[in-house]
Amino acid sequence: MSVRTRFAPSPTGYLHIGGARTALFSWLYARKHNGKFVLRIEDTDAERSTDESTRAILDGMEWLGLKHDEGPFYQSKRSGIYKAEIEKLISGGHLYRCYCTTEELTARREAARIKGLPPKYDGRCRTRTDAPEGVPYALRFRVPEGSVIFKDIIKGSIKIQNLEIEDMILLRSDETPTYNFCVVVDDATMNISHVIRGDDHISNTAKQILIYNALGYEIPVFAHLPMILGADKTRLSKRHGATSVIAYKAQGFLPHALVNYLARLGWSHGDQEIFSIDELIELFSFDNVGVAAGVFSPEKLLWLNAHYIKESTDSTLAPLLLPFLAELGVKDIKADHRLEVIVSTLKERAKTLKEMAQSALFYFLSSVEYEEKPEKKFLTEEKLPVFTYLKAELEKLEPFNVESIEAIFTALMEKLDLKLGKVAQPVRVALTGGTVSPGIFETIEAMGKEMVISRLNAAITLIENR
RNA sequence: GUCCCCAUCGUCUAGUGGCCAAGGACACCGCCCUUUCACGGCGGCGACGGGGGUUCGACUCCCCCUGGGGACGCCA
Repeated sequence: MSVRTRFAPSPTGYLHIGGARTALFSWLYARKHNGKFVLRIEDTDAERSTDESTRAILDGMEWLGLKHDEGPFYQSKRSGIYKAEIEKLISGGHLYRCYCTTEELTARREAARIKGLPPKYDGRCRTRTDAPEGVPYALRFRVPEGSVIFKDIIKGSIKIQNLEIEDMILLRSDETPTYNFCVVVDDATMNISHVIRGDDHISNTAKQILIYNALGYEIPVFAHLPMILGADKTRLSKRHGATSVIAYKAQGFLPHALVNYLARLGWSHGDQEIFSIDELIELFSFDNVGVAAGVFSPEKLLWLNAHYIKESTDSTLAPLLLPFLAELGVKDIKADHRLEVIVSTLKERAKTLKEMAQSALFYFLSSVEYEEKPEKKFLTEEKLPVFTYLKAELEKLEPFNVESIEAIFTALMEKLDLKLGKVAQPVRVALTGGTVSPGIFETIEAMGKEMVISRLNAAITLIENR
């Protein structure tokens, strides 16, 4: 049997972390077994589904590199198929008309809950034989006696008594089909071999198996992934910070970092932490997927992101940094030949691209903005000789690189009998405005002769006019 | 409330009855490197929820308790 997996989000919001991991595992499994990965948009709820959400989900998937082989299929465009299957169920005697209104149902459910009774449908229309004219009705599934037992490749065998399952509505009174029914019809007709989803769907799986049976479909393999929780161990939600995949992109994360993180949240391969995409495909197996829910750790994601930034080449990083610089007001610098060198000075110390842009800002400002304390401490009259010497020497320096710059400093230190620490820090302040930057020689090289000279001049002028 | 799932360091996890006085990673704390900040290196802190079994032997198997999570819609 060929492997066919699917990711079936409902377009009622962005692609979130949990959905992304489900998509990732489904994608990995399909890739690993040379199967197909199908994307299906579950938009049967016309009220809540939006095109923007669909777009956002597609964008998120693309950014993560999770390409689908088939689709996207839209449930809203498959009503003909659902209709035919509903007819089959009707003739098989599996459905009955329910004339209860939403209001009545909600009220009864509440009442049951208060009394401590199971808040499920009481089945009052089950045996109804009349057919009132002009009264809207929904079609409910007649749950048979017995129990559902299914094997989950992650959790093992799961058994649920049919008594626990209510007669669910498959066709609304407006004649649109509902989720549990559509999923079954779609997974069956799309020949999905492995249904991979969050374990919050386990109770749905029992309902769906009943429908599979009623329709005579073959039952697929189920894999219910454990939930992803927030730091407080409750289901991950907005309260826990960013949950949208695209928000991570906006914060300067690399897709590979997020993929690697998500893969290791719930799955493992011995002690290995770093995985290339190809390794993930090669090594992925449900045998190594954990059964317990896991807490999402932004710190570890950050660590992985820093790792992948360090691993990236300057030329791949440079263009990725542009939008983050633009956000800080630095625009039209595509042609700045210094960009890659600048990236090389920063990538050892940035955890995100956003942070890197922030640290790179001083390279692009037309004039330095000194921080108050460093300015007072380091831009002093006593340091004037250092600045004037460097200005004179660097101005005529050729080639202008780390080695030649270091040589100038060595000579300066000898001449003035100063240690590097006494020289580097004042220069750093003069050039960057602050006390934190990459190595001073690297910084000077990356900044470029022109800007270095003008900033030394600015410092000299400032001191002399004080 | 009912049903389902789950339970190793703060967190992600390795561990599939003896290899475990429980290993790795993130975080945290030291030290080293060092022109600042980082990176890096070295070291430290730190866990099998409790109780019963089974067994020559349980982190590993079974049961109970406790604790957590999830599901109970004409949402998906």
